[in-house]
Amino acid sequence: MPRSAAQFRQMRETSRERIVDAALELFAERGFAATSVRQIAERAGVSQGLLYNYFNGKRFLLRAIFERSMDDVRASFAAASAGGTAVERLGNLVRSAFEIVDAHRAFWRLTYQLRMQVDVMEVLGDDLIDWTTEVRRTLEERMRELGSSSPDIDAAVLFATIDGAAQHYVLDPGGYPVEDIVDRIVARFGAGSSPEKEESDGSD
Amino acid sequence: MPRSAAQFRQMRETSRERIVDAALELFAERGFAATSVRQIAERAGVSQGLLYNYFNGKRFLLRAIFERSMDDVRASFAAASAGGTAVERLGNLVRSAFEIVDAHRAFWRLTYQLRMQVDVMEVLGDDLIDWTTEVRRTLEERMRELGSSSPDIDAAVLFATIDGAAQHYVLDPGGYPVEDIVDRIVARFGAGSSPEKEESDGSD
Amino acid sequence: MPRSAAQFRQMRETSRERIVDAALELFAERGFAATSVRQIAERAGVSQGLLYNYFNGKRFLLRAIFERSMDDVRASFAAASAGGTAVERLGNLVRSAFEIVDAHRAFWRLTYQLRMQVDVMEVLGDDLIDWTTEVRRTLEERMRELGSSSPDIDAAVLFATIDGAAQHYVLDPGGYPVEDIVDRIVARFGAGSSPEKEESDGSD
Amino acid sequence: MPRSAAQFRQMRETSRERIVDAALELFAERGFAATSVRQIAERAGVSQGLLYNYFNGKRFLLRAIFERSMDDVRASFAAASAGGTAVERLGNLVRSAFEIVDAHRAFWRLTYQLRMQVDVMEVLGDDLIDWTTEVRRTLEERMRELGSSSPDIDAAVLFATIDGAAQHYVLDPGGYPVEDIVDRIVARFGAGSSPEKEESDGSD
DNA sequence: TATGAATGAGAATTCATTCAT
DNA sequence: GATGAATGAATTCTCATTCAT
Repeated sequence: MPRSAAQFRQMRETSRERIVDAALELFAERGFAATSVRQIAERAGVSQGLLYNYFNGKRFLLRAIFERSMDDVRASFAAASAGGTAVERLGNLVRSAFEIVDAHRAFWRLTYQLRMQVDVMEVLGDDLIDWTTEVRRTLEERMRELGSSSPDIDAAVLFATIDGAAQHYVLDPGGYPVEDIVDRIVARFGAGSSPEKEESDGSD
Repeated sequence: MPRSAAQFRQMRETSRERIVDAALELFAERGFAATSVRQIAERAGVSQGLLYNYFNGKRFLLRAIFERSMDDVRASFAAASAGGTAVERLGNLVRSAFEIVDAHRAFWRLTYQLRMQVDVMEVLGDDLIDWTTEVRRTLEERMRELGSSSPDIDAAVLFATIDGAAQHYVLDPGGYPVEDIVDRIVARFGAGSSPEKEESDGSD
Repeated sequence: MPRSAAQFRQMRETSRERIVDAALELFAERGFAATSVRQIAERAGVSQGLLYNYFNGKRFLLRAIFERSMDDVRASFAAASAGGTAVERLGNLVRSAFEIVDAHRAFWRLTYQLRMQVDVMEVLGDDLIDWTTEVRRTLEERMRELGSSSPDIDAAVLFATIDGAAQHYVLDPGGYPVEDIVDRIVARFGAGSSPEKEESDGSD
Repeated sequence: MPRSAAQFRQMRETSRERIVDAALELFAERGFAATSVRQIAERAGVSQGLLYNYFNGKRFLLRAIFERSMDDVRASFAAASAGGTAVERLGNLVRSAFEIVDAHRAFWRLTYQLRMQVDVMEVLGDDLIDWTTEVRRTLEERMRELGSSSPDIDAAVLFATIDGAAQHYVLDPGGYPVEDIVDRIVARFGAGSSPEKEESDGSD
C-alpha cells in the first residue's frame, strides 16, 4: 500500500519549504543571478533534481519566494493601521515598517537588489508594485490626518525616509538605533506640515 | 607607418572608455552577475579579446567603474558644501544629491543593487564606504548647524531620506517631482529639531 | 478483504497492457530515445514506479512491444498464404501486407525508425529479422510460382515495393490509394518475369 | 595584427565542416535524440563550447545537415533526367537513385528515421518534402512517357519500389545486388503498362 | 499492487578567459 | 592594439531508476 495522501503532502511541504528558505537566503546574500541551483539544493539538503520537481526553474523559485513573503508582509502592514491619535498612528506605521523588515530581512535585502533590475521585475507579478502603491496611499492618508498642506509630497518624502532607513537597517541590523530613528521620524513628520501656516516664523 | 605614441594613447582611452560605459550600462540594467562579457564587448563594439587587454576580467571592470564614478561623485559632493545660511547649505546638499544621481543614474542603479551583496562589495575597494561615511559626517555637521539636539540621529534620518528619495528618483526619473521633494526635505529637516522646544530659537 | 488471485491477474494484465499501449504510441510518434518514462506513465495513467514493477526499464518495454506485435504480425501473415491461382496468391499477399500495416500502424512507424539504428536493433531479439527472412522466402516462392526466371531478384524488388508502399501508407494513411496500388503491384509483378524470354507470350 | 579575414573564414569553415560531418554520422548511426552534443564534439575533435559558436543547438545542427545534403541531392537528381529512349531515361533515374544513396548513405539512414517523427520533421524546412514532390512528378512523367494508363498510380508504385530498395541498400550495402535490382526494376516498370491493352502500342 | 518523492548521472547550454596571429 | 576562434569549467535542467510505504 502506498503512503497516505497526508504523508505525501507532508513530505512535499517540508521539502518545498526547505528549498524556498535556502533560495531566499542565498538570493539575498549573493544575488539572484549569482546563485546557482546547485548551491540552493546543497543548502536545502536536497538533490538538484528534486528542486525541479517543485519548481520549473530558478525563475519560478523566485516567484514562489515573493508570493510567500508578500502575503506575510501585507498582513503585517494591515495590522499596523490601528491606533489612537494621528501621531500615534504615524508612529505605529513607522514602527511596523521596521518590524516587517526585521521579520523578513533576507526578503527585503533581495527586494532592494531586484527592484533595480527591470527584466527580473517582470518575472515577478505585480504583488510588490501593488503593495507599494498601497503603502504610498496609506502614508498620504496619515499625512493628511496630520494636516499636511501637500500630503502627496509629504508622503513621498516620508516613504523615502522609511525606505532608506529600512535599507540601512537591513545593511547593519546590529548597530542601527531603530527606536531613536523611529522617534525622530515621528518627530520630523508628525509636526505641523504646511510651510506657510504652522511654523509662522518657520525654518527660513 | 607606426602610429605615434599619442595616437596609441588616444586609441587606448577611447576603447577603454567605451568598454567601461557599456559595462556600466549593462550591469545597471541587468545586474552584475547576469551580464556576460560577451554582451559588454558587443555593446562596446569591440572584440571580447580586447576587453582582456584592458581589464583582468569582469571583476576588475567593476572596480574600474567604481573608481571612475566615485571620483566624479566625490567632486560633485564637495562642491555642494558651499553656501550661505545653514538652511541654504542644507538645501544645497540635498539638491546636489539629486544632481549627482542625475549625472550618474546607471552608476547609482548599480550601487543600490550591489551594496546588498556582501561578496561583491568586497571586490570593490573602500571607496564607497569611505564616501558614505563622509556624507554621514557632513549631514551630521549640517544638522548640528541647524541646532539639532541629537544630530547623529537626525543625520541618520536625513541620510535615509536622501538615500530613499534618490532611489525613487532613479526608478522613475520622469515622474519624480524633484523640486518639490527637495523643498519639502529642507522644510522638514531645516526646521528646529528639539521636539520639546519646537523651533523657539533653534536647536538647544 | 483480499482480492482473489483472478482479480489480481486481471489488474496486472490491464495495467501492463495500458503501459505497453502508451509506450508504443509515444515511441512511434516521437522516437524511442526522445520519449521519457514519465511521458509513458502519464499517458498510461499509472505512476512511474508501477512501470518498473512490470518492466525492468525502457529497453525492456521496447522488447515487450516487439514481442506482442510480432506475434500478431506473424499470425496475420501466415493467414495470407492461402488462395487460388498464383496471381491470386500474390494479390492476397500484397493485400495482407497493407492490412497488417493498418492493424499495427504505430508498430510499423516505430519499426521503420528503429531498423536504421544498429544499437537499438541489438536490444530487440531476432524476431523481426527472422520474420523478414520468412517474408523474403515467401515472396520468392510466389515469384517462382509465377514463373520468374530470377525469383530472388524479383522477390527483392517486390519486397522493396511492398516495404516502400507500406511506409508511404503509414505516413499518409488517409490519402493513400491502397486498392489501386495493390492492383498495380499485382499487375506489375504478376506478369511474366523472365528477362530473356521477355513477354513472348504476354503478361499473363 | 589580427589574423586575416581569410584565415578566420578558413578556420570557421574547417571546424563547421568537421562538426556537421560528425553529427551526421552519429545521428545516422544512433538516432537524433540518442546522440549527445558531447559525442558529436568528441568525434569532431572540438570542444562542446565551440559547437555552440556555430550552431544554436542540436536542432540547428540538424537543419544544417539537411541544408547541406539536400543541395547535393537535388543536383544529383537533376543530372539524372537526361538520356535517350524512355526506357533508358527510366534506367538512368533508377540508377541515379542508388548513386545518390551511395554518396549520402548516412544522410539517408537519418532521413528514413526522421521522416517517421512528426515533431522532428517540423524542425526541418520543407526541403525534403519539396524534393519528394519533385521526384514523384518526375516519376509520373517517366511513366507517362512509357505509356502507362494510370501514370500517377504507376509512379506511386515505382516510388515505393525505389524508396524501399534504397533502404534495403542502406541497411546492407555490401550484399545488395544493385545492378540486378536496377535492371529488374526497369524490366518491371519499363514494359507496357496498360493491363487491358497489353503492350500492343507499348511504351513509346 | 501501487504511489510518488527522491536521487545521481548526464544532457544541453553558457560563459569567462586564453591564445595565435 | 585588436581579433575572434577555441576551450574547460560551470550552469541549468532532464531523466531513468530506486525506494519507503
